[in-house]
Amino acid sequence: MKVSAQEEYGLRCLLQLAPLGEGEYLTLTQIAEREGISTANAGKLLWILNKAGLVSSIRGTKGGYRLARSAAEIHLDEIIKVLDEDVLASHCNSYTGILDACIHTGNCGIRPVIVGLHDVVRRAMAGITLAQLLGTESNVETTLHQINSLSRETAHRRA
Amino acid sequence: MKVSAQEEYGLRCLLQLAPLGEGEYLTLTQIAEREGISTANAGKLLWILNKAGLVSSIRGTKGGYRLARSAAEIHLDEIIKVLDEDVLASHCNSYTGILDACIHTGNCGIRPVIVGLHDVVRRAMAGITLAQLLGTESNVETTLHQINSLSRETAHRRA
DNA sequence: TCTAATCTTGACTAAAAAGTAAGGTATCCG
DNA sequence: CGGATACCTTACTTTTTAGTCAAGATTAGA
Repeated sequence: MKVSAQEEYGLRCLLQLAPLGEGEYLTLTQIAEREGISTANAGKLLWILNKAGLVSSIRGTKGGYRLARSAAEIHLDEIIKVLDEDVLASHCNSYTGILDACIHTGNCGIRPVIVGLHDVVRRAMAGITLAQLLGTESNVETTLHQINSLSRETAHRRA
Repeated sequence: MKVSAQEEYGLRCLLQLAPLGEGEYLTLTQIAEREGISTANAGKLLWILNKAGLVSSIRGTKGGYRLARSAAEIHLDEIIKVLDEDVLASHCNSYTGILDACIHTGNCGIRPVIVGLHDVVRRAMAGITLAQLLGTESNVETTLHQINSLSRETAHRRA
């Protein structure tokens, strides 16, 4: 399993916009430089995020990008879905409902694994917001604990 | 996030070998036909699994492949690691220790997310064996419940 | 209005993953 | 021994993903 480059850098761009105050904007150049990617590449990512309603933009001099909503209202699962097919996709997208494309339809040995993992990942991501990712460096342990707790709570609720 | 084709079909191949009895073998042709992939493709996957010690093979007439160990002793996390880089890889492999390749070293906003997700996925996979995936169709719910339970138990143990 | 700064968009190029082809090697069996 | 079967290995082709380029459109301010 792999986190795609688009998911990773899209998330990084959002993370740069998250701490901005009211009326503040970052330009493509600023965002790209901080992440070490080209402005062309950053532009493509931000356009995807813009189209999906996660960021808003202003053109022209003094223009730039900002979050379309509060960082506390943007959850990780939504971000990942916007930047890629789903929080967890497979070659044989059994769980999306597109069953026709799969020759194993009706007797697929790995379907339960993929459905299960998809659920675990989705629930973990749904419990994390952009705002929670803001701190620096030392919050690795905090976030990890948070993801694990979330996983536990949701499992309890289902039981 | 995506499950690669190699991971998916490699797992499917193992799942075919899992129910074989002592001294039984499946040939490349048999495996490939059941999965709807070419023998060349199946051969590549089985070679990877063989090299990693998950399956063993016999050449010549009456030859074929079988599991190198009992299906109950092969866990999902090991399978996925063999078929791909890790249970969860990212463009910026912060969690693998290869920190130099990342310009965000020391101040990486998304590192906690990736480390956390990596842990959630690894624990879920470590709790599933090939033997548990053997049944057909109707065990989707069983496996899903199993993954969730595992997630819960492990979280408790850590707390 | 003119100009510089900035986002927008589609087409192009490069890199990685997936899949294919072909010749090599080992084993069985007559 | 010799042919048939089946795995082993490397190199190649195709497809997908990632990244780049360049021309267009919009806004602020002089």
